[in-house]
Amino acid sequence: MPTRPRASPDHTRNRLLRATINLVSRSGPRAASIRRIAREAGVTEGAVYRHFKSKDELWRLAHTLIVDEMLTQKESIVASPASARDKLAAWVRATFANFDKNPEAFYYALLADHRAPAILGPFYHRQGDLFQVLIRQGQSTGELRTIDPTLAMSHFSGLMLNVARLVHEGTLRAPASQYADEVALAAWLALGARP
Amino acid sequence: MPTRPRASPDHTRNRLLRATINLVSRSGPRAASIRRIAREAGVTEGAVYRHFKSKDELWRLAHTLIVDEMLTQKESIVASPASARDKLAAWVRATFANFDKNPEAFYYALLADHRAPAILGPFYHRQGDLFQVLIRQGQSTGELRTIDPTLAMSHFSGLMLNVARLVHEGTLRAPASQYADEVALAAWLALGARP
Amino acid sequence: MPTRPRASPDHTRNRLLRATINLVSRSGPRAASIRRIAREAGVTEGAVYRHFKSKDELWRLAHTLIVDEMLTQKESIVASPASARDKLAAWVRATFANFDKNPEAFYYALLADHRAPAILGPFYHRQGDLFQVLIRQGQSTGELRTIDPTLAMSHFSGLMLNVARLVHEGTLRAPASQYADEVALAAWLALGARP
Amino acid sequence: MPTRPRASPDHTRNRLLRATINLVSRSGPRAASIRRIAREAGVTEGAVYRHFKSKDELWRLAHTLIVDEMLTQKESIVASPASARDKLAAWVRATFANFDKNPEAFYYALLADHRAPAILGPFYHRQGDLFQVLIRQGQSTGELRTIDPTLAMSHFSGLMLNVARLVHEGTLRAPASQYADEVALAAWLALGARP
DNA sequence: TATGAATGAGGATTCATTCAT
DNA sequence: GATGAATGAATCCTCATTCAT
Repeated sequence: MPTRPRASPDHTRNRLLRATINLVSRSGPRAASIRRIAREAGVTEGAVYRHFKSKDELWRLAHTLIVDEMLTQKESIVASPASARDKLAAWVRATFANFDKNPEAFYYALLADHRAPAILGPFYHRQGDLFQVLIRQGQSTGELRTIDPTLAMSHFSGLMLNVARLVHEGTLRAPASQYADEVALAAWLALGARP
Repeated sequence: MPTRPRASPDHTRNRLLRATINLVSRSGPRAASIRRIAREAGVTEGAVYRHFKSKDELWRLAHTLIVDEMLTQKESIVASPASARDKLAAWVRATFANFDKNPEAFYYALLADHRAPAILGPFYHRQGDLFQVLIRQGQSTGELRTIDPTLAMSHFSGLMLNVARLVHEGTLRAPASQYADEVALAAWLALGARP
Repeated sequence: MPTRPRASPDHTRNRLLRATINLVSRSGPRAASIRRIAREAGVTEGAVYRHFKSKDELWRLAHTLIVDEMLTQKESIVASPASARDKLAAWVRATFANFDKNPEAFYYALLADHRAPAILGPFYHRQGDLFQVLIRQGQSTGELRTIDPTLAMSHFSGLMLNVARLVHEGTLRAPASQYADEVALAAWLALGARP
Repeated sequence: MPTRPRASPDHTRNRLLRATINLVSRSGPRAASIRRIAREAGVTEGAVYRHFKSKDELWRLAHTLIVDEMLTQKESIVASPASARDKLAAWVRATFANFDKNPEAFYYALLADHRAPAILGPFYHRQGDLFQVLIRQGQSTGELRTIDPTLAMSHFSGLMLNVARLVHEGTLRAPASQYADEVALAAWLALGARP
């Protein structure tokens, strides 16, 4: 009852991360047991623990993986010299492009209910913080109306994530990008300073 | 010595429904096992199956219970002769009042990920349909801007539910009602026709 | 995949306790897995947890069960008006009688290495405390020599338990009771006051 | 990049033996998995099997290692021209010195329950046999009382090992050597011929 | 009606061992 | 010689559901 080196070094590792993301996204967190994750990745359960200390760590790393990439894009948007309105629009477009490129990963990172394995919101809050920077920029230049930045963040992410959720569950047709302009407009209307 | 008539007719039934809602909301779906639900309701496991065919049915009926009540309020708002802006505001106030009255139930019905026992849809869509009536009313009187009603519904529920979510998870302070005016304003800005 | 009420109320419970004791005694703690214990008791693994919260609790209760009975005997010996020498002899006889009546239980309670499930020494120490009472009695009447009571306890239990151990492992022939007089003599020689 | 000659010839081998002894003694047999043993020795799991055929062999050899050393000392005691009483005392002193020098090894070799990887016997009996020689010597010179040599061995090792056990578990304070005189006295009283 | 013991499948995790590199 | 990924069985424990009492 031994072995079988199957592939390249972190090939297995990546397959496990992907399998986790796909299963959670497709069938919900309950369905993403170690057994199923391993099966989907083409390894045995025991092998999972060669690469990850625990199920929680596996989930957490899957989350971090996705999220780090997304944040980099957002950071460059916030740092750019564009107007607040253009930044909001760029943020929405980047978000929906992400969704369309890999709806599973997006769902996993931003929409799934992660209370069970307690991944919490390392990203959620990092993204929230970053968005608040954008809000304050816009407020200081008079482009955005006066509003509690946390609420502004809630409005903005509510508008975006709800569209993503409805696309994911099939109520809205994919791709999400087709709604980017409309969502950007709604965000601008909701947050922009009135003339 | 088995048997022991415990209380009034569907008293037990109601306790089970409430216990389900509370457990799911407080500790997540994983924690809401039959054993724990029964314990919280002060009943034995076997008794659950006297009142509900299965765990799925129990969850489904808990969901319906909450949702029916919420919908009745909304129906009377839509049917009223008020302006579209006032109807939006009334809807937001009613929603947040519901949340504050019983955050557990609200979370259970609208925010929890119910894919495991496959509930969702029913209400979400019933409420969605109802809201679209409101949108079409406003659009036909020229009060609301031209926009796909499904997207309008997404915007509106995204703005409301995201605040509720942040209150539930502790990022925003309770009660949710304190944010009703701001959310109503944002919704009006996002959906109202421009002058 | 349901049920099968098998027997009387705590019939199963007792079978599980006995199975635990027997397996530990016969094959060592490693061999006494929940699976094997359940199999030996004629139930499924899950059923164990209807009666015991955990493996540790099962082990602990098995331990307590055996030990409580033994202690009662010892208490009456210590309380009796006999001479110290006679009390020592009675203690040895009672101990070996216990061993012979149920070597498995005796081994389980007093000889097995319980560090794994951390049952520790509730009894060990209670028995030790009790024996120290006996020692002090004998010292105060001048029957026993002056010696640290903890060491005296060590000597006494070392003499008794080692014989039990050797009988259990087959180096000495059963029954242990045949060695009671010799062990009592050795204990008296080791602990009695010199003339 | 595999391979990497790590150190001197049986350096690794010794480190593995020591790691086994330490882990078993410190944290019990359950904690001494191949993974942990290898880690503690600074080697990988696979390497263990380059030096030992199996875990059982590793344990067995660790046992033998300790025991051989101890026996040599005892042999010279038995062969010496001293009185029986002095030999008993020397034996006790040597035993406790061993314990104090390396309680882990002592525990591993003499107190741990080794039924799992089935070691025991070898030394226990070799030491037992040797002690019986001492007993018979003493009986033939009339220094020791008439008693079944196996029982005498039981008494003697019971007195010594129980003290070691209590020191190891913390009931008696270390070092064990401080109790050597008392234990030697008790052994002499229990086994010596009466005047 | 209500009880709770029993089931069997499944949950996450650890283990000793092998073998391609 | 050494590495560490992979295996498959075993670990303890929880779950939804049933049914004799």
